[in-house]
Amino acid sequence: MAPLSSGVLGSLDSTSDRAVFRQIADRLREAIDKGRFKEGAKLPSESELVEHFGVSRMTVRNALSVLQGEGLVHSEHGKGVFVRPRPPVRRLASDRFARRHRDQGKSAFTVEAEAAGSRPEVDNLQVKEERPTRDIATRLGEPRKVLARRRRYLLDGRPVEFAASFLPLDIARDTPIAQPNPGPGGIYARLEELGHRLDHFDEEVRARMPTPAEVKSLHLAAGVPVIHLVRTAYDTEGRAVEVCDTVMAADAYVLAYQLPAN
Amino acid sequence: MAPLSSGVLGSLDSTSDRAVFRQIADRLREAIDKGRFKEGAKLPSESELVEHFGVSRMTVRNALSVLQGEGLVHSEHGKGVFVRPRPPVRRLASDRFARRHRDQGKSAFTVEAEAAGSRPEVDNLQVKEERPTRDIATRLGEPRKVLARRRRYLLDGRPVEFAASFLPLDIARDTPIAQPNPGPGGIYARLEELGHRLDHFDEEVRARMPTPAEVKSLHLAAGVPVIHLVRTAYDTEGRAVEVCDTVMAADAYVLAYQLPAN
DNA sequence: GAGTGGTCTAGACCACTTG
DNA sequence: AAGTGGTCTAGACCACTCA
Repeated sequence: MAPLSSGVLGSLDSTSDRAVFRQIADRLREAIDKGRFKEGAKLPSESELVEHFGVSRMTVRNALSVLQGEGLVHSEHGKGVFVRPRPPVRRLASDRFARRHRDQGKSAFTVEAEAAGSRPEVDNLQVKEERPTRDIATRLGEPRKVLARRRRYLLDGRPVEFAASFLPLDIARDTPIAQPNPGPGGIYARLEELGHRLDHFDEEVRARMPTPAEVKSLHLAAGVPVIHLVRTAYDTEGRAVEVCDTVMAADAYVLAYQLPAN
Repeated sequence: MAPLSSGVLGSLDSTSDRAVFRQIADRLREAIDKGRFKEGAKLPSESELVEHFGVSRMTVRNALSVLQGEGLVHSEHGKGVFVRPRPPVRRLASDRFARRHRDQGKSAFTVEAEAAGSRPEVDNLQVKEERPTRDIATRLGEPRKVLARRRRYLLDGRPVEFAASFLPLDIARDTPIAQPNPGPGGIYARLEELGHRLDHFDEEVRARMPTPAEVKSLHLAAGVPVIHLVRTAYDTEGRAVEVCDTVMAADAYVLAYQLPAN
């Protein structure tokens, strides 16, 4: 166990009434912010911190868990605690579903990802008929049953998003939309061929901490929230023809919208 | 210390290799999800859980901290641990800055909040000239100095958002925009009067865990992320005339966008 | 004053990673 | 084998809340 070079981390203020583990978290956070520990770098081990600050191990662990909760560091069993590198961010443009993007053979996700130099994958594709949840039913105008299309998206092997599309069954039954691969331009192209010319989309954006199931499915590190996006597609008759419910790893996305001033 | 009625919480599976504190967190989460503890209800005390599960107090606290990290519960010193009530959500419509909303005397925030039956406040209003950060400078076309307008917004006494607007100094200096109260319609109305007719806005949306400063300023509970929104306003000449950097308590907001299909 | 959560100690054993 | 983080125990004292 190498001794910790003094000065990199300050010492504690015993007169302060700030809890010791918070002071330790503060020192480490400052050191990270000031670049004394760079992205991906290993923090001093728990034993080193115990010795340096003269506290018990639980106090050190408590401090480290604060930083984990902030998404600043992550731990690897048997290796150490590391400054979390910021992963490359995928930008979702608000015009990604515009009609002019729908003539290609590939999905929006695939095209965008390849343009950004990433390797896209789609996973766990599942298509089935089911009874809608209360929320989905309300958004779709109370259909008795819906067609559900679920899938997970990965970039360079990392799962980043999963999405579930719901369409009223009277629209989607026995159409290419009910096939695993709906064909070029995706389900929006098929909807238009079926006479549902799309007029506009509503998107609702929320952020929250993930459920345990989402942590597992998206391999989320501690301190990473999710963006929850619900998009409803309307045809020119004003009918809601699809709802897409998407959960994204927040550290992998930035959403970009362009709004007219008028 | 009243005994814990059995059945509300299951018991542990000693054959499982899942950590005990995770199993306890799972039992509590299930009980909350199934409505056995409703919003605002108090969970069993730590001592009760210690007795019920036959583990040490640290193990129980570890389990509770998992649920706090998920934003499911919050603790109050001396009182107990409670199921987090979901606060009323403020909906931000994407047309909130459309020109037709700018003829009123009140700010968008005030009008919206009052319409929703909430009591709006603006706080910590601060206007000053400063050197832009790298990011702001890039977005605004590299002005040497900017006018910065910072403020915090509260709903029914709860801080929910703070925002900083930056404008190139050559546009804003010695105009009503440099006044604490820029007058009816806000700074966008003033910009148009100054000949900068607004064309469109770009918005970038991210979500992340808050910094300690944000936790303090927004009184954020554990397990509540922030939504970070950066809006750039462009005039009809294509010039960026304002950047607004906003940080919102994610449990208080849902952003709503309407996108044309074409 | 009794009950609650907040902080901290000083150990222990385990699982994982690396040389 | 040595070092790391993961889990858990059995205590202790404190600060806060409520009756």
